[in-house]
Amino acid sequence: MKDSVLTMVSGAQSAGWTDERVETLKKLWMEGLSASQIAGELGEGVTRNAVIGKVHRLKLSARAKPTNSTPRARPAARPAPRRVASPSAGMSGMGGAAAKARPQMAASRPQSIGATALAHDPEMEQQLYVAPAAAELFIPEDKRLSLLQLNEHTCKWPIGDPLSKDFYFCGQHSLETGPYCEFHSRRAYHQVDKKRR
DNA sequence: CCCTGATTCGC
DNA sequence: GCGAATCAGG
Repeated sequence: MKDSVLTMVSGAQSAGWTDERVETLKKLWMEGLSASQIAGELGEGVTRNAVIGKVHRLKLSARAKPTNSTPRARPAARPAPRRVASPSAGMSGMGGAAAKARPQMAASRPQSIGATALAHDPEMEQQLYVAPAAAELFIPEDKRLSLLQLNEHTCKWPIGDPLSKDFYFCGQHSLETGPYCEFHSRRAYHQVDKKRR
Protein backbone atom coordinates (compact mmCIF):
# COMPACT_ATOMS: atom_id res chain seq x y z
CA MET A 1 0.00 0.00 0.00
CA LYS A 2 1.09 3.50 -0.58
CA ASP A 3 0.14 6.19 1.80
CA SER A 4 2.01 9.11 0.41
CA VAL A 5 -0.16 11.92 1.53
CA LEU A 6 1.35 15.21 0.59
CA THR A 7 1.37 17.89 3.17
CA MET A 8 -1.64 19.57 1.70
CA VAL A 9 -3.98 19.56 4.59
CA SER A 10 -5.27 21.87 7.22
CA GLY A 11 -7.04 24.10 4.77
CA ALA A 12 -3.74 25.37 3.48
CA GLN A 13 -3.95 25.47 -0.29
CA SER A 14 -0.26 24.97 -0.96
CA ALA A 15 -0.97 25.54 -4.59
CA GLY A 16 -0.40 21.88 -5.15
CA TRP A 17 0.41 21.42 -8.77
CA THR A 18 -1.93 18.65 -9.64
CA ASP A 19 -1.73 17.05 -13.04
CA GLU A 20 -4.87 18.88 -13.91
CA ARG A 21 -3.47 22.26 -13.05
CA VAL A 22 -0.22 21.51 -14.80
CA GLU A 23 -2.13 20.62 -17.92
CA THR A 24 -4.04 23.84 -17.80
CA LEU A 25 -0.81 25.66 -17.26
CA LYS A 26 0.82 24.05 -20.27
CA LYS A 27 -2.17 24.66 -22.46
CA LEU A 28 -2.58 28.31 -21.59
CA TRP A 29 1.13 28.93 -21.71
CA MET A 30 1.39 27.43 -25.15
CA GLU A 31 -1.56 29.47 -26.28
CA GLY A 32 0.41 32.53 -25.49
CA LEU A 33 -1.31 33.75 -22.39
CA SER A 34 0.85 35.75 -20.06
CA ALA A 35 1.90 34.35 -16.72
CA SER A 36 -0.32 36.72 -14.82
CA GLN A 37 -3.30 35.81 -16.92
CA ILE A 38 -2.71 32.15 -16.37
CA ALA A 39 -2.30 32.75 -12.68
CA GLY A 40 -5.61 34.53 -12.59
CA GLU A 41 -7.21 31.69 -14.47
CA LEU A 42 -5.85 29.00 -12.20
CA GLY A 43 -7.05 30.57 -9.04
CA GLU A 44 -6.54 33.24 -6.49
CA GLY A 45 -3.89 31.38 -4.58
CA VAL A 46 -1.69 31.33 -7.63
CA THR A 47 0.55 34.22 -8.47
CA ARG A 48 2.24 34.93 -11.73
CA ASN A 49 5.54 34.14 -10.08
CA ALA A 50 4.29 30.72 -9.19
CA VAL A 51 3.31 30.17 -12.77
CA ILE A 52 6.60 31.33 -14.15
CA GLY A 53 8.47 29.23 -11.65
CA LYS A 54 6.53 26.16 -12.59
CA VAL A 55 6.95 26.85 -16.26
CA HIS A 56 10.68 26.86 -15.86
CA ARG A 57 10.70 23.76 -13.76
CA LEU A 58 8.70 22.03 -16.43
CA LYS A 59 11.33 23.10 -18.88
CA LEU A 60 8.74 25.05 -20.75
CA SER A 61 9.36 28.52 -22.03
CA ALA A 62 9.78 28.98 -25.74
CA ARG A 63 6.28 29.08 -27.07
CA ALA A 64 5.66 31.37 -30.02
CA LYS A 65 9.25 31.51 -31.06
CA PRO A 66 9.62 29.66 -34.35
CA THR A 67 13.03 30.69 -35.52
CA ASN A 68 13.55 34.04 -34.00
CA SER A 69 14.77 33.86 -30.46
CA THR A 70 15.11 36.89 -28.30
CA PRO A 71 18.72 37.11 -27.20
CA ARG A 72 17.89 37.39 -23.52
CA ALA A 73 20.95 39.25 -22.45
CA ARG A 74 22.05 37.09 -19.58
CA PRO A 75 24.88 38.75 -17.65
CA ALA A 76 25.47 35.38 -16.01
CA ALA A 77 26.59 37.19 -12.92
CA ARG A 78 24.07 38.13 -10.27
CA PRO A 79 24.64 40.70 -7.54
CA ALA A 80 23.25 38.19 -5.09
CA PRO A 81 19.89 39.71 -4.15
CA ARG A 82 19.80 39.47 -0.42
CA ARG A 83 16.45 39.03 1.20
CA VAL A 84 15.20 40.86 4.24
CA ALA A 85 15.43 38.65 7.26
CA SER A 86 14.94 40.35 10.58
CA PRO A 87 11.22 40.93 10.95
CA SER A 88 11.82 43.42 13.71
CA ALA A 89 14.31 45.39 11.72
CA GLY A 90 13.59 48.59 9.89
CA MET A 91 10.39 50.30 10.90
CA SER A 92 11.73 53.71 11.57
CA GLY A 93 9.54 56.58 12.57
CA MET A 94 7.21 56.78 9.64
CA GLY A 95 5.37 60.06 9.45
CA GLY A 96 2.23 59.44 7.52
CA ALA A 97 3.40 57.92 4.30
CA ALA A 98 2.13 54.47 5.23
CA ALA A 99 2.22 51.57 2.87
CA LYS A 100 0.24 51.55 -0.30
CA ALA A 101 -2.17 48.69 -0.11
CA ARG A 102 -2.89 47.33 -3.54
CA PRO A 103 -4.94 44.16 -3.49
CA GLN A 104 -5.70 44.59 -7.13
CA MET A 105 -5.37 41.52 -9.31
CA ALA A 106 -5.55 38.08 -7.78
CA ALA A 107 -8.98 39.00 -6.63
CA SER A 108 -11.37 39.06 -9.53
CA ARG A 109 -10.32 38.62 -13.06
CA PRO A 110 -11.40 41.42 -15.29
CA GLN A 111 -8.55 43.87 -15.05
CA SER A 112 -7.41 45.29 -18.32
CA ILE A 113 -5.54 42.71 -20.24
CA GLY A 114 -2.02 43.89 -20.72
CA ALA A 115 -0.29 43.83 -24.02
CA THR A 116 -0.45 40.14 -24.60
CA ALA A 117 -3.39 39.74 -26.89
CA LEU A 118 -3.02 36.43 -28.57
CA ALA A 119 -5.40 33.67 -27.59
CA HIS A 120 -8.59 33.54 -29.54
CA ASP A 121 -10.75 33.30 -26.52
CA PRO A 122 -14.25 34.38 -27.45
CA GLU A 123 -14.69 35.69 -23.97
CA MET A 124 -11.75 37.98 -24.25
CA GLU A 125 -12.73 39.41 -27.57
CA GLN A 126 -15.79 41.00 -26.14
CA GLN A 127 -13.73 42.47 -23.39
CA LEU A 128 -11.64 44.51 -25.74
CA TYR A 129 -11.33 47.99 -24.41
CA VAL A 130 -11.49 51.03 -26.58
CA ALA A 131 -9.46 53.96 -25.42
CA PRO A 132 -11.45 57.13 -24.83
CA ALA A 133 -10.04 58.89 -27.86
CA ALA A 134 -9.21 62.54 -27.30
CA ALA A 135 -9.83 63.08 -23.65
CA GLU A 136 -7.59 66.06 -23.32
CA LEU A 137 -7.33 67.96 -20.17
CA PHE A 138 -8.34 71.56 -20.07
CA ILE A 139 -7.09 73.73 -17.26
CA PRO A 140 -9.18 76.79 -16.48
CA GLU A 141 -7.25 80.03 -16.39
CA ASP A 142 -7.67 80.43 -12.68
CA LYS A 143 -5.97 77.11 -12.12
CA ARG A 144 -2.99 77.68 -14.34
CA LEU A 145 0.36 78.24 -12.70
CA SER A 146 3.50 80.03 -13.71
CA LEU A 147 6.92 78.63 -13.06
CA LEU A 148 7.29 80.55 -9.82
CA GLN A 149 3.99 79.35 -8.53
CA LEU A 150 4.94 75.72 -8.63
CA ASN A 151 5.59 73.82 -5.46
CA GLU A 152 6.06 70.23 -4.38
CA HIS A 153 2.43 69.42 -4.83
CA THR A 154 1.64 71.04 -8.10
CA CYS A 155 1.72 69.23 -11.38
CA LYS A 156 4.68 70.47 -13.34
CA TRP A 157 3.45 69.49 -16.72
CA PRO A 158 4.20 72.35 -19.09
CA ILE A 159 1.51 73.53 -21.44
CA GLY A 160 2.08 75.67 -24.45
CA ASP A 161 5.18 77.32 -25.77
CA PRO A 162 7.70 78.10 -23.04
CA LEU A 163 8.64 81.25 -24.94
CA SER A 164 5.11 82.48 -25.10
CA LYS A 165 3.44 84.44 -22.37
CA ASP A 166 0.61 81.99 -22.60
CA PHE A 167 2.87 79.33 -21.23
CA TYR A 168 1.76 77.81 -17.99
CA PHE A 169 1.84 74.64 -15.94
CA CYS A 170 -0.93 72.23 -15.22
CA GLY A 171 -0.85 73.06 -11.53
CA GLN A 172 -3.22 70.39 -10.34
CA HIS A 173 -2.38 68.34 -7.29
CA SER A 174 0.54 66.13 -8.16
CA LEU A 175 1.00 62.56 -7.09
CA GLU A 176 3.26 61.58 -4.23
CA THR A 177 5.11 59.40 -6.65
CA GLY A 178 6.00 62.00 -9.18
CA PRO A 179 6.03 65.59 -10.36
CA TYR A 180 2.82 65.30 -12.31
CA CYS A 181 -0.83 64.83 -11.61
CA GLU A 182 -2.31 61.45 -12.37
CA PHE A 183 -3.39 62.45 -15.83
CA HIS A 184 -0.06 63.83 -16.93
CA SER A 185 1.91 61.20 -15.11
CA ARG A 186 0.44 58.60 -17.40
CA ARG A 187 1.05 60.86 -20.33
CA ALA A 188 4.69 61.33 -19.47
CA TYR A 189 5.54 57.70 -19.03
CA HIS A 190 3.10 56.00 -21.27
CA GLN A 191 3.80 57.85 -24.44
CA VAL A 192 4.89 56.15 -27.59
CA ASP A 193 7.86 54.56 -25.93
CA LYS A 194 6.77 51.23 -27.31
CA LYS A 195 8.25 49.83 -30.46
CA ARG A 196 11.34 52.00 -30.23
CA ARG A 197 14.41 50.68 -31.87
C1' DC B 1 3.76 54.33 -14.30
C1' DC B 2 2.19 49.94 -16.23
C1' DC B 3 3.53 45.45 -17.76
C1' DT B 4 6.34 41.16 -19.33
C1' DG B 5 9.40 36.89 -18.43
C1' DA B 6 14.04 35.26 -16.04
C1' DT B 7 16.64 34.15 -12.25
C1' DT B 8 18.04 33.24 -7.62
C1' DC B 9 17.65 31.08 -3.33
C1' DG B 10 15.35 30.46 1.39
C1' DC B 11 12.00 27.54 2.71
C1' DG C 1 9.61 21.35 -5.60
C1' DC C 2 7.80 25.75 -4.58
C1' DG C 3 7.38 30.75 -5.11
C1' DA C 4 8.62 35.64 -3.19
C1' DA C 5 11.87 38.80 -4.18
C1' DT C 6 14.50 40.57 -7.39
C1' DC C 7 16.40 41.64 -11.82
C1' DA C 8 16.02 43.18 -16.62
C1' DG C 9 13.62 44.63 -20.67
C1' DG C 10 9.52 46.97 -23.15
